[in-house]
Amino acid sequence: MALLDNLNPEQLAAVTLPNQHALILAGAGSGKTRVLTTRIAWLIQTGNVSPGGVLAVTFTNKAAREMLTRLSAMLPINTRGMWIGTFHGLCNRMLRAHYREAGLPQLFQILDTQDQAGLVKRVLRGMNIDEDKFPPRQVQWFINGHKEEGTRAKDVEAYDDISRRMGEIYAVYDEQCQREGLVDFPELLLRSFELLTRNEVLREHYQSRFRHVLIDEFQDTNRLQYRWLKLLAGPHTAIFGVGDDDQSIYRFRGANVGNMADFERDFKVPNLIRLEQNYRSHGNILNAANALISQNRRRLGKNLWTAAGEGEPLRIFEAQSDGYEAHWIVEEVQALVREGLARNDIAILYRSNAQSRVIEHALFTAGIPYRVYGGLRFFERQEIKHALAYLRLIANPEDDNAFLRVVNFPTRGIGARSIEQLQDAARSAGTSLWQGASHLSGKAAAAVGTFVRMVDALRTGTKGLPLPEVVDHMLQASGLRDYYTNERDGAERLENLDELINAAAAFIQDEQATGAAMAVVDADEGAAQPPGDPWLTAFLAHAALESGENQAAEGVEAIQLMTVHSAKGLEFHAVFISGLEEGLFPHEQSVTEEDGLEEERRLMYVAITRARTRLYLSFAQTRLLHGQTRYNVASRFLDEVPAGLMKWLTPRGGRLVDDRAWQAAPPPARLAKAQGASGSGRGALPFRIGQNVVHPKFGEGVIVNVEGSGSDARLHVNFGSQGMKLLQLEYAKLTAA
DNA sequence: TGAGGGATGGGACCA
DNA sequence: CCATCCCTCA
Repeated sequence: MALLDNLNPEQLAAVTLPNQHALILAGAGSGKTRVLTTRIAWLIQTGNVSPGGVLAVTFTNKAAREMLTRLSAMLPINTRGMWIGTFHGLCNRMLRAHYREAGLPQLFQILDTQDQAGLVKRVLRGMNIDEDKFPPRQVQWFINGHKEEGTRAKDVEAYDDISRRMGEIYAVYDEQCQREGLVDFPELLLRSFELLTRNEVLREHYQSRFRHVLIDEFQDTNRLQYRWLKLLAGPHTAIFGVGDDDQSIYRFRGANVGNMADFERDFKVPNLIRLEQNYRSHGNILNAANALISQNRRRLGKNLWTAAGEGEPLRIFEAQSDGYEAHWIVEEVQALVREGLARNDIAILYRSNAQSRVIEHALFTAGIPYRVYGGLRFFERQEIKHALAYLRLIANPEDDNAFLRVVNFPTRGIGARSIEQLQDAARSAGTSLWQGASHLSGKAAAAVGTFVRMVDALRTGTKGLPLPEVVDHMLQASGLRDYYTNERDGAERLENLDELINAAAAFIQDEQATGAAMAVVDADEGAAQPPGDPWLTAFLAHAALESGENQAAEGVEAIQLMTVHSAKGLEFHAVFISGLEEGLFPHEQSVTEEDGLEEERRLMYVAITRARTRLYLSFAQTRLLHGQTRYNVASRFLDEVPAGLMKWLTPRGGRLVDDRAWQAAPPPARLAKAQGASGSGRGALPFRIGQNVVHPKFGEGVIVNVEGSGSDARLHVNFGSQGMKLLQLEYAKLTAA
C-alpha cells in the first residue's frame, strides 16, 4: 500500500496497530506527525473506521491544520465530518451543538486571556475588593487553576481567609460570565467535560461514535484534558497517544507529564512503541542531546539514533558580554549566509524574551533581515480588539465586556462618571449594561443612548450582508476607521483593520472548504440555525480560538529569532542557543521549584534537537539584565555535554575577565559605536590585579581578580582574616594602600 | 480626556 | 533597562 511506503519498522508497527489503545513515545524528529496522519489515513483506507469516527486532538491550530492538509493529500476524502482540532476548538464545537444541554446561550462568546483579565477586574471592583490584596492576575490564575482541576467555585477548599475570599470571587465571576453569555478558555473544557459527565445519552452517543481517538503531544495535556479524553473513550474506543516526556516543557501552564504514565496504567495499554530513529540531526547533535537528557531521573526512557553521520562538532563560544555574544552571532550568521544558507534556515534561540533586544540590535546594525516570533498576535492588537468588540455587540448586546471596551471608544463624551451610573443602574436592575441604559437619566442617558442606537443601527443595517461587508460597514459606522485615520501613528493600525476584512473573507472561504469550526451548521448534531448571523458568531469564536499567527506578514527571507519554547516542533539547518548562563538557562527561579531543573534540562534538550547540521552554544560573562550588569557562570548544561562533541571557539576556562583581557580584545568598532558612551573608557580601571587596597570596614586587602569594567567593575578582594569580598567598584570606598 | 510622571516589577506558552 | 499601570494635572 502506497500509504505505508518508506515507513521504518517502528513507524509501520504504530500505523498498523489493531484497534487497541497505544502509547507512542516519539522522540524529536522521529516522524511523529507523519505517523499520526498516516495512522488516520490507514484506518480509513482499510475500512477500520469512517471519517466521522475519528477524533484527533492537537494543542495548536497550526498542528491541526498541518494534520488536515497532510491527510487530504493522502486520501481523497472530505475532512468535514472529522473532528480534528485543538482541545478548545473541539469543545467549542461540542458546546455549540449542545448549547442547551450545556446550559449556555446559543450565541455564547469566548473570552481570551485579556478579556478574562478585564472581567476579573470588573468583578473585583463590583465586589469592592482591594486589588492590592487580591491582584487580578492572581485571581485569574486561581480561577483557571481550579477549572483545570475540574473544581467549581462551590467546591473550592477554603483553608484560610484568602482562599475563602478567592472562592467567593470565583463564584461571582462565573455568575457574571453566565449572565453575559461568556466562556473563558478553561471553561470550554470544563463545560464540555461536565456535559459529558451528566448527560448519559450524549456521552454514549459520542463514545460509540468515536472509535479512534488520537492525541498529539500527550505530555502537554493537563488533568482536565486527560479526564475529558477518558470520558470520551467508550468500551469500543481505541486511544492512540503520541508524546515525548523528554519534551515536556509546559508544566508552568498546567501540563502534567504524569498523564502518559497514568494512561498506560488506567487503560492497561497493550502497545507501547518507541520511535527512536531521528531523521533530523547529525550524530554529534543527537549524542549531545542524549547525554544531556540522561541526567534526568524521571523518564520513560528513550535513546535517539540516526543513520546520518556524526557531522560537525558543537561550536561553543564564550563572550565577554551580551553585546559581544550578539556581535559574534551576527558574524557567524553572515558567514553562513555567504556560504549560501537560506536565512530562514538559521535560528537564534534564547531562554527569555528580554535577551532578544541585544541580538536584534546587532542584526539591525548589520542590516540582516530577521523575524522575531512571539509578542502580540493579530487578534490581540488593540485596534482589532476594538473592532471585535463592536462585532460582539452586534452578535450579542448583553456582552458587558465588549460594551465597556468601546462605549467610549472612539471617545463620545461618556466618561467614568456616566459609566459608573450605568453600572449602578444595571446592577440594581439585575441586567446587562445594554439593558441598564434605558434606566438612566440625565446627561448620561443621552450620551449612552446615542451609543446604543448606533449599535442597534449597525445590527439592523448589516443584517443579511456577507461577513466582510459587515466588518467594513462596522469600521465606518463605529468611527474606528476615522479615528485611526486621524491618529498620528494610525497607519499601521488602519492596515490591520483592513486586514480584518480580509481575515473575514478568508475565514468564510476556509470554512466552506473544510467546515471545521461551523459546528452550528453541523448537520449531524441536529442543531437549529441560531437567530443571529451564524457566520459572525463562528468568526468571533475563530478570532478567540485562533490567535492569528498566520495573519502576520511572512516578509522577506529572514533569520528566525524566538524563545526555546516557541521553537518546539521546528527545525533549522543552523541553530544558535544563546545565553547559556547559570541563572538564565537554567533560569534562577527553576532551582527552587520542584522538578524545576529537570524541566529546564528538557528545555535545553528541545533546543539542541532543533538543529539539523550545525549547532552553536554561547554564553556571556556579563549581561545587562533588569538594568544592571550581571556576572555569569557558564551554564551547567555545558558541562553535561561530553567534551568530545564540542569544539571551543574561545579558550576554555578563562572565565573571569581582568582589565588586560579587555584591552587585548577591544569591542568591535561597530558595536562600540552602537553602544555609544558606554562603550568607551573601558579598561581604564583605577585598580589592577595584585594591588594592595584599604577598605574602611574590612581594612587592608589585595585585589585578586576583576570582573567587568568601568563603573560595572567588580573586584575580588582578599581581606585576609576578614575573608574574600566581592565589591562593586562604584560603591566600595576603596583607596590604594 | 488624554498626555505625561512616577512607581513597580520583570520566565516561558497556547487555546 | 524597559514595559505597564495608575494617578495627576492641564
